[in-house]
Amino acid sequence: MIDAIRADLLQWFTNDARDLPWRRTRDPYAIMVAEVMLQQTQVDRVIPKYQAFLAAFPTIEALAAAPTAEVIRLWAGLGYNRRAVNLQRAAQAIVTRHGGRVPDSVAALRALPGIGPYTAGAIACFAFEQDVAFLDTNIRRVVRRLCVGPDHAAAATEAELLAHAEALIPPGQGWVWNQAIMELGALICTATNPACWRCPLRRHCRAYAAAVAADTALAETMAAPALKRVAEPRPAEPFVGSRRWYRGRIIAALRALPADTALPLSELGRQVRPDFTADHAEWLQQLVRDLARDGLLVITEQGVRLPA
DNA sequence: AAGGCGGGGTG
DNA sequence: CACCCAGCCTT
Repeated sequence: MIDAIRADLLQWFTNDARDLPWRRTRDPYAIMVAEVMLQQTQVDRVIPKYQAFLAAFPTIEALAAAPTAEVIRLWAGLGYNRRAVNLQRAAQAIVTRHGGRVPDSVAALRALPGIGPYTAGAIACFAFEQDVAFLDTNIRRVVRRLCVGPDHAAAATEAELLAHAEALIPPGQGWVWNQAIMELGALICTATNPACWRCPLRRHCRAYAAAVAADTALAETMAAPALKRVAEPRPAEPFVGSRRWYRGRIIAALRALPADTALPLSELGRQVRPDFTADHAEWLQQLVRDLARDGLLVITEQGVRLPA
């Protein structure tokens, strides 16, 4: 039973997997860069940034020693800029505390800044080929549908899903298995409109069986109920004009500056919002203070700039 | 347990 | 417009 699941998925992966750059290496540093970039960011957007980043910082020592401003510049377009700062801090911690070798234990990885449960497991598996289970949005969704049931009926805890994920791993093949199950979630078992008709695990899948039994449209049973939350939906804030949006604009303005050039706050204010007046000074100060606390900029006499 | 954190692509 | 995306950290 479980052997058939494993065989069917691995067969599919062999035939249909995408050729992604981080699947062609076991360099732990490169894997770490890829996995951090892939946090909440789609594969297609990461690929070019990953290549450029490794070209600029080919080794963990190079990243650790680089000006933080350069790291933040190379991060442009990826979003969640704190990841860039944390990635460099992780590299520095590895150089100073682990002799420049990316640790291979989940616990040691987990202690690094910006490395959470998913990323620690992914590095242990994809760089060091350990049979460790972890959940990302893809694996979580596939495991839930496969082992638990349709999205609307899935009252499974994180620990239960993790146990399922672990039980599925073919011993000695954790690397390819975790790649394969993530790939299935990305290409077939998608959040909305899963392509069950071409899913290699269709005949093993609880959610699929439930859909067939109910004789309903697959996409309807699988995904639609999950979208209609029982909870009251938060008032959707427009992204443009939000605090997050202005933070991004500030960092973008500083990225465009020549190295070691500081931007006076008044000038920064005019660049990030056309209607900037003295009344906005307090608001801008607060944003800048918070960005400084995140390590994304420094405040000087002359104004603000990216960290050296 | 909940919110904040970018930005771009898609239906 | 809404939702989604190889999550993590702080409160």
